[in-house]
Amino acid sequence: MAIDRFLGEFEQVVLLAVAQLGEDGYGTTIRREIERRTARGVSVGAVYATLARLEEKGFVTSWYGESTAKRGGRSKRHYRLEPAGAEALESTRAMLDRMWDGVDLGTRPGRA
Amino acid sequence: MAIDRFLGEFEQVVLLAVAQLGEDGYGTTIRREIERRTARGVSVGAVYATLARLEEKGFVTSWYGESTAKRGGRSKRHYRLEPAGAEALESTRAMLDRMWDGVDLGTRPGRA
DNA sequence: TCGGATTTCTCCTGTTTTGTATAACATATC
DNA sequence: GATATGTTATACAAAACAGGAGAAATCCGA
Repeated sequence: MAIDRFLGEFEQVVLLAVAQLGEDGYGTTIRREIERRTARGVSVGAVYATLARLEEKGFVTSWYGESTAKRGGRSKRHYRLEPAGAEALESTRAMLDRMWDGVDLGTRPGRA
Repeated sequence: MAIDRFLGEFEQVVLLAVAQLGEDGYGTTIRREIERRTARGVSVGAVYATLARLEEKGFVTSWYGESTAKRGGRSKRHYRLEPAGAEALESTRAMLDRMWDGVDLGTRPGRA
C-alpha cells in the first residue's frame, strides 16, 4: 500500500463521493458525483476497482439493495462510509494541510 | 499517469516540500521536511523517484550546486518549483476542496 | 601529505499498490 | 428478444516504496 494510513489520490476522491451520497451511493451515482464535482471523466471500471480496494481495507462496506421497478432495474450495490474510512479521510486531509501550511505559490491571484 | 492534470498523493507532498524549501531544497532536506511535517517515515528512494517524475513532467527543475566546505559536503542537486508545478498544486487542491465541500464526517469532534 | 575511514548525497534495481480502460456479463422492462 | 441499467472480470501502465550500491568530498592518523 501507499504508506500506511494515508489515502491515494483517487481513493480519497471515491471515498469522499461515498461520504457525500450516504445511503444513495452505488457505482453509478458515485461515478456521476465524481464527474460532477471534479469535471473530469471517470471510467466505470476505475470506480468499482477502487471501491473494492476500499472495502478490502475496511473503509467502506456494501450491501445489495432490492431491484427497483425501473427499466433495467438491476439490484444495486450500495456503499457506506465506515468509521475507519472517515478517519483515513481526516488524517489524509490533516497531513495535506500541514504540508500546505505556509506555502505561498508566488503572489499569484489564486487562493489565500 | 494518474488522470491528467491532478497530482498523485505523494507527488503532491513532495512538490509541497519543494515549495516550502525554496532554494534550499534538495533530496535530503526535502525528505526531512516531509518527515517533519507528516510524521511519517519516507524512504530516500521514494523521494528521488518522485522528484525525477516531477521533473519529467516539468513541475520542477534542478541544478547541481557547488560543494560546501563540510565533511561529506558533496555537491547537491537542488530543485525548484516551476509555474506548471504550482498550477498542478493549485488545481489538485481545488479539486479536492470541491469534493470535500459539504461533507460531514458524522458529528465527530474533529474539524469544522 | 597520503590514503583510508567517514559523511552526505545521488542513483539503480526490483516489487507492490494504485489508477485506469475495455469489454463481457447479469437482470429487469417492454 | 431488444434494450436499458448495473456490476464484474481482466489487463496493464503509472505511481509509491524499499534498500543498497556508488560518488564525491572532508577528516585524520601515521
